[in-house]
Amino acid sequence: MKITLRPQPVSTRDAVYLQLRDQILKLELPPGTPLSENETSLLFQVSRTPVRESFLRLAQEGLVQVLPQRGTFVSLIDTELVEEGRFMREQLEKSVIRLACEQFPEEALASLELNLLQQEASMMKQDDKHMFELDEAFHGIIFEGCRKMNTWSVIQQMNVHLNRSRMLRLADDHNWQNLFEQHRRMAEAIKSGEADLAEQLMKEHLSLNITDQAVLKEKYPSYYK
Amino acid sequence: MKITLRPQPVSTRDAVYLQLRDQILKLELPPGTPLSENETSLLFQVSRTPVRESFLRLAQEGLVQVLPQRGTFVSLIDTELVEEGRFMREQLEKSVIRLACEQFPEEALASLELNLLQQEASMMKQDDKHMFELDEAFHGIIFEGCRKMNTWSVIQQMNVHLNRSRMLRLADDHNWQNLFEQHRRMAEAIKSGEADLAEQLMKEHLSLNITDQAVLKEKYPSYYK
DNA sequence: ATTTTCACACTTGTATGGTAGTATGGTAGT
DNA sequence: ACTACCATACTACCATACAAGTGTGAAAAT
Repeated sequence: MKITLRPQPVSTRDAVYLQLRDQILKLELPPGTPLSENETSLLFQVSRTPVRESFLRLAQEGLVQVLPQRGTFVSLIDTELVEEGRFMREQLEKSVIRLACEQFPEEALASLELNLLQQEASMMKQDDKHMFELDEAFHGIIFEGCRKMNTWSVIQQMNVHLNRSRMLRLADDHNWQNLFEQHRRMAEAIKSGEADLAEQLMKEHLSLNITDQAVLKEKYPSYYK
Repeated sequence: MKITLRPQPVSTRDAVYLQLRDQILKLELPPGTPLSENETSLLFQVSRTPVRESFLRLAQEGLVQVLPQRGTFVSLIDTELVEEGRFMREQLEKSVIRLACEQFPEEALASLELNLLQQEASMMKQDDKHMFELDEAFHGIIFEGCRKMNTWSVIQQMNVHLNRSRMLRLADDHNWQNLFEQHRRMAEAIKSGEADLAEQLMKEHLSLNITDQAVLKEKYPSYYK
């Protein structure tokens, strides 16, 4: 008896959605850019339906704004949304790392340490892209160990706005060495169950991401609300 | 010069969405119920398009599950999702009420006190529905005073799952008197800036909402995942 | 009696035509 | 020169037709 796994064939709708989302996050479609169902459907060589449904999804996530009978536009960056996204992430990650200090599965701890080794390797190779993924994964492992994967999903969802803002800075001012060191110390704190220390480390870690919104807003006024 | 405010005329899509959402949350459409685009469009006397778009939105919010070429079903209640929703709300509300203790606008404090008066009146009249709305509003005012409205939106979004679970209990075991008392004490703590006390009150207040999932799951096994 | 096959009645996914509302640029009237 | 008007070319919204995958039950084969 063979269980036939149904591999979700990426639908046209999802393909269009992912493509648009990617372009918006990379600022290839800058804030304010008008999008048109017709135009986009011609560009992707598909009908208007999947395009339209992609727009609706993007609108729900706040990445585009749909004005009935007027047009659809890439959303301007909302500073409040960015700051609150950071705020929520900080509060939730601080709470979760406290949980991790109280109870954390052995295999998750092993995953963390493996991840740290990979981070070191990627730093050597100056593989920024991979380093970024490992950073995300590190935090994800902590949530997974605390059985809070849905919380992690929510955080990632909220952070698309923050990420778009981050993209405005030239990407390479990431101080990976510093981030790695913080990761390492957080893992140790979890291992030894030092909740207060862990929370403090996480707080500092996440505040590194605070980009000076005011500066960016002045530099790219047309991108901001 | 008159600014012509454009009152978003409720689109067909939104009308269908709101109606379905309401029915799902009230368990008039119990978890597991099959929904059909065709059937629903006939029921609402509209075409498949707005119905389909409503389904997509509901799917994104986790209220329905769409299986391509097979069907669309009202989502089973996910215990993990419910518990994590409660967890996130607790963490965020605790942090925000701390903020409120440090800095809270005068007019927001006035709104809180007006709200408390209205709560008392509603309790007298045993107006449960209004009391529920005032409860929501009370928390909303705190977020508004801290300029964290987006955070509040996220919480409300996450809590649809918790609310569906809550709906399973007979609605009238709400101990409004107790809730009111907690609200009153929280408002006082904000006024006097007692952050630790406020946080503790909020924690207790929200833990009242912890329904014993296991019991409900046993009583309504077909509703749960 | 049991198994296999297959037509058919569903499902959602995609394409397309028509409708109503909106922005714009040219034109006629002042 | 300036304003009011209006044709026109957009827009998103909705309705409908077609395509493609899935499950079911009856009929045929074993």
